[in-house]
Amino acid sequence: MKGVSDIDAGALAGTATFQLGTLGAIATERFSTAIGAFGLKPKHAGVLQVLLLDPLISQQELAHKMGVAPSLMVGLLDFLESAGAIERERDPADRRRQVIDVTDEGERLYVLCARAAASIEVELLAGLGERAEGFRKLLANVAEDFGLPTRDTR
Amino acid sequence: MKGVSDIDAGALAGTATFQLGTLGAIATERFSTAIGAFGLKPKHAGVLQVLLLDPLISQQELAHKMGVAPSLMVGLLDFLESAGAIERERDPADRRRQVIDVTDEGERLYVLCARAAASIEVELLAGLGERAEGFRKLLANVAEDFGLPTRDTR
DNA sequence: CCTATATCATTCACTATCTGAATGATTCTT
DNA sequence: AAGAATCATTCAGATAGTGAATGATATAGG
Repeated sequence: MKGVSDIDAGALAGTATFQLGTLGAIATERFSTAIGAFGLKPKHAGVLQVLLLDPLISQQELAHKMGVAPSLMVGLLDFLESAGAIERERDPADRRRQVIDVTDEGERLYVLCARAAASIEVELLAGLGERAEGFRKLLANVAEDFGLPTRDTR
Repeated sequence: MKGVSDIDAGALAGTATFQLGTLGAIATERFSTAIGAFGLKPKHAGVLQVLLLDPLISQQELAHKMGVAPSLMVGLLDFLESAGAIERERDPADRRRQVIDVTDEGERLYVLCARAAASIEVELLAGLGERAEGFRKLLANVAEDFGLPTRDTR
């Protein structure tokens, strides 16, 4: 039965789709473990990231940018609030909305997340040697194509 | 309050860790949608991929390679079996084990998955233009560093 | 040989994560 | 002023995953 149909047994694993998906899962898992040390999960870090780049956003827009249901966002923000990372108060201009403020503690936690991610990046790209920088640039280009926030490199 | 602590608001989003994680999620979600058309989920495709590259593996090893609990693997294989993609029979040499055979139907489904992944890859890398091939090579290098199965390019 | 221990697949109870459909408050439109 | 739309929130349920038993089988030591 082998040699008759003779499939390319690496066709799937060879795609960038598969590799991105799998490496992304590895990256996120490591990130999750690292920031778990101070009580956060990747989605919490993502919320802080979006909020710092887009401070006056509504919870609806926040949920939309992160690709989750608004009902899930409530719980994520509840957690961040109880951790002292954000504060919510009704928008006086539109009392349906909440104005979300990232506190100093929130910024502190964000910086810790960014450091953890930077340290994991080193591990992930270690095997690339001097080609790591080129890979980073191309990856950032793809990220930008898909609307991910880009680093301010001014 | 702005300008006092003055955080780098793109520090996290700028890391390859964050970008890999997010793009990986996008890749997997698109892949999931595509292969959902013929009833599979990404983990099922992953199982077929591992099995085709490593046919005599035990369920334990399979679960270990995929980073899931053996108890989860049972359900994934039950599904693939009921879909006609694999067959299980007790290993006569060690009757605790199951010998897992990928059927013709399993190979057919695998090829469909590989095609879907290839087509999504084109979308993902479209913005890279002629630099896509370079990115693909670097990504494959990283994948190999982390033990992902590599395409046979003989 | 036979008893201990280990290993395999499987089941089961439980937890975590996420969604979509209500709900109530508020705002917008006309 | 009324009806439609929008916001945050709650809630019930779906889905995916884990770790701890369980029973069958295999292996190692005395």
